[in-house]
Amino acid sequence: MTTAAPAKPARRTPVPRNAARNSAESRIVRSIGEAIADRRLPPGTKLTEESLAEAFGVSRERVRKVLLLLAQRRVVTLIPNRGAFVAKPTAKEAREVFEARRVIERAIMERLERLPRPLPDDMLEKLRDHGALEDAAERAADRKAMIRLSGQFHLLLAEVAGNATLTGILADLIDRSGLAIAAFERRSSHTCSADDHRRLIAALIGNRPGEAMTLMIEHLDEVERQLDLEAKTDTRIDLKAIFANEPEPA
Amino acid sequence: MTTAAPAKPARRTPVPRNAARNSAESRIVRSIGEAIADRRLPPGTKLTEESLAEAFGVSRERVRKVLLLLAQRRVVTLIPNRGAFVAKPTAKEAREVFEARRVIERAIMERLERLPRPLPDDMLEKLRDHGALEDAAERAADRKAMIRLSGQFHLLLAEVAGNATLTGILADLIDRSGLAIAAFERRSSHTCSADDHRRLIAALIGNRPGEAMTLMIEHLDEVERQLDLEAKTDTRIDLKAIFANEPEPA
DNA sequence: CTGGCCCAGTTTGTGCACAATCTGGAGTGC
DNA sequence: GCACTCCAGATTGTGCACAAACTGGGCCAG
Repeated sequence: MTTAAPAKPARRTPVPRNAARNSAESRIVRSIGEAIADRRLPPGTKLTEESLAEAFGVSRERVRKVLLLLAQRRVVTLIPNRGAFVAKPTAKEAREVFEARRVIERAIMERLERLPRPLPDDMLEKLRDHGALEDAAERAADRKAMIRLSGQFHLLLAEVAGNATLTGILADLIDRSGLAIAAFERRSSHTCSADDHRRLIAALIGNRPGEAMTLMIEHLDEVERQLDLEAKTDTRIDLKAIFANEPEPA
Repeated sequence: MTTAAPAKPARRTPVPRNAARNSAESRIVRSIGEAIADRRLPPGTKLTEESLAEAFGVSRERVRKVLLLLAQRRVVTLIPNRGAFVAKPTAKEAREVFEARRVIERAIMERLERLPRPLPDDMLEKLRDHGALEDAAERAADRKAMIRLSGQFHLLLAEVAGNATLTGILADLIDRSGLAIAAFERRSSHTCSADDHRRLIAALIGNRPGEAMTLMIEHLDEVERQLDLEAKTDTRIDLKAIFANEPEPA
């Protein structure tokens, strides 16, 4: 399952051409990020360097670099001499992340309101295309696709709004809120309803930006409200993570 | 010059105790970050791995790790096979960063407004202490200290507001806006006036939160207004950096 | 039986050597 | 004289080997 061929020479991969170097790296980041987002890697999961290296067919150093990147984005927690774990946000952090999202996304909706009307065709097309994808995923009951598309929807709005810096910040927050949802969701909740997105798209396309703003705020509140932030999670890993994050008294 | 003693054993430093490992790393990050903030390392400066390794007395791998972290925070730009450079933001990016700061800091001021009054004593003390430090730096005409304290002031407000996630986001934005200021400041401008901060502290301590909000927004606008964002900067490095950032057509 | 200690195995951390790539300049043909 | 090619030096990228540290279980004393 790990390595298809028992022969070792496959391990020797001195990078024939370097064109794929940077993309291989970000490919792994995306791959792990998506696996975390759609719950294949639940919070607290140990991410052993060697296992990941085998899984992606790269060297351990590459994995180490990727883990450092993910740690910087707070998606994984790096504990010195212990290894990497899928981050397990505390209730406090979850609330903070959602508040930050409200702050950023409110700003994005304000930006969308200020865009010259009517919106350009390619923008409308992107929105409609995305809506179609979400509809399809919902009809197919493809939960993983729905989760991924839900995040992409918010990111798409940020891109359309045109501030790449805010978009980058939001990308991180979306990953982290996915983590928070994974850690605190109630049994049998439906996370991000595609219907909210549908109405939002309709409001934007129909030139009703004020309504879109209201919908977005209600949408984010609704997602957070579906979480059980009072639930006491398994504190064992939390304690270690917390103390490992601030090991320096100076 | 490279190694003080011609004898080789000094080079062998297998980390006697690991307690200082993580802190050494973040110490270098802070050190480089401050050097960039107070213009000792202007935008575009080449950061050779070996030079930094010598300067900080650590191995090249450690420096590489630090540069990766700084690159993630957009403070340095990493160009494949070319090396690391102090980031040189474009005018567009500078505007975006300042807009993002307005968004985040407006949210922080709203949070401060909602804090229960009167504010706790330790909070007031922190604000007063900081004000005293800024006054002292201004009297001493210590430009470097003023720049550093100015950033710390905004960060202090974020900490007091109590959302660590927003604080983390703002920390990055402050570093990047420092970079933007370094790249676009007009000759003979006074960056962040300590007087604005003084009035802000007074408004907060004096329980006039609405006034504080207004002051903050005006303050940020003023800082951005002092920049010459129309100036065409040297595009040679920009082109390379831009094309290196998005090398993947897929 | 309980608690502490120690040891073996596994995982992470780091220095190092070498490979790949880029830069700038000299050399050569048209 | 101009442009193109090629080479030497320097810098970055990567695999690898070994060292350090942690984990879990067995062992021994009380």
